[in-house]
Amino acid sequence: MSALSLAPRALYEEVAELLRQRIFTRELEPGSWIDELKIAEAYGISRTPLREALKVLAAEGLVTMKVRRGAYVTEVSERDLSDVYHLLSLLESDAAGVVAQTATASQVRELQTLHQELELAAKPEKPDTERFFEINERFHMRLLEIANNRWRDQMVADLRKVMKLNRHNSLLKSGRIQESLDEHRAFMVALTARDSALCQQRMQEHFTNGLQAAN
Amino acid sequence: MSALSLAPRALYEEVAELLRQRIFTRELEPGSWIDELKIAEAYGISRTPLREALKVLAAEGLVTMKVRRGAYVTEVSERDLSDVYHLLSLLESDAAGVVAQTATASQVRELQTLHQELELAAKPEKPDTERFFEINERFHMRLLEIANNRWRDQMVADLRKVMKLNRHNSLLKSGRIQESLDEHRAFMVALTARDSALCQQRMQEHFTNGLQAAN
DNA sequence: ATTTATAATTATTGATGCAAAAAATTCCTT
DNA sequence: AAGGAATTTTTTGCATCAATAATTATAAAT
Repeated sequence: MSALSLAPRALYEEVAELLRQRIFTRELEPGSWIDELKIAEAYGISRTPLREALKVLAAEGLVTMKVRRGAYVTEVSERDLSDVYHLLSLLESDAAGVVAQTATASQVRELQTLHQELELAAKPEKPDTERFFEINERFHMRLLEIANNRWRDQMVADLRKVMKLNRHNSLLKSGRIQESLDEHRAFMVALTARDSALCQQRMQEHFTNGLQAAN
Repeated sequence: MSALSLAPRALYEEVAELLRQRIFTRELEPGSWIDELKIAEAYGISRTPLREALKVLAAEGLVTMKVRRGAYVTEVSERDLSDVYHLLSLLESDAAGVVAQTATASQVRELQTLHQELELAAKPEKPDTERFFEINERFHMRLLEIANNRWRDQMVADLRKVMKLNRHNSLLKSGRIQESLDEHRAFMVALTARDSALCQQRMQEHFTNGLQAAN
């Protein structure tokens, strides 16, 4: 993500991040019990920072605490997944609308540049799927940053973490690159025209199509 | 809140709730440092469950943890407040739209009953402001329940807690009861007609008006 | 007199230990 | 042999203790 952080994180934060990774890689399976003693021993730490890390993950929705029964990796049903996706769509579409209204000219240019890179990575003669995914991610991140609402950013980040609990987690299927690019183009047209409602609608469609492709 | 809970909560949960109350009553002021030692002593508990409670509150956004400097009550700027309100509006409006599409007939009747009580409490000859506030709260809660998305419920709950950090926190001003009631009526018309887009729009207006009244 | 460095005090962070509660296993009774 | 009760084991939850980092105050030097 970013370069070296000058602010050293607390141990419980480090542990939380390690656990997140193990959860996302399904090394810790959804529904399974998290053995505090075993993990503390494996990481060579005490249970105190580990328990604090688990509280953080519980707030993010990645683990579920049961009274007197410890922590379990959250199981997400198809229903949960659809609910979370609905909210992601809602939040990012709204962000798109906000950006159309409030972005500076240079911010719009930034998004246009990213879109150009997207076009390049998706060239039919030599498509670079890996790169397309990466730029696409950057585009959505940058859009949220420009929308400039830290509370929304936090919520989107948490919701994305929950999405990652699922095996079929990618918001973008590799078979859908051309369609996705088309939708991006349509969005950029609306953004260049500074049409907020249309931006919102186009982003909404982009998400809706993504969901249908996931089935 | 509720009567005795059959599921005994862990101490850190109890402490988190106590701290929430002290924060909402501004006994703990925004920006102020939270003295772990003092509070642990005052509550007659050790610092371990207290620190776990603080992690929970940090995840809710009520307190901010600074590395090696402990916990501070979150300061919300006017900007934050407006951002959070924007999201609450977005989420509840969307919920309203969902309800119009998915609610059962009996659920719609439930909301109609609540609305009738709202009309009663707002009778111009003898308005019961206290009761109006209470029913209004119940109405919005029930709407969210019917929309039936636990992830949204969690987000709305957290956002409302952040709103309560502010002095002028009420989402409903006492001078706006008649206007509020009118907006509720308009919403009920749209709901009865099962017009999802209109429901969404009406709820959005309801919130927008509420924000303008807050200035 | 002002600034810098060092020391001391204060507070957070992490580890260890203990008690209570729940789960599992074993033993006894029918 | 099967079911239930009691005991044992496992694990959470809370408290106490130790160590690390930061801030403040004091003293010395320029």
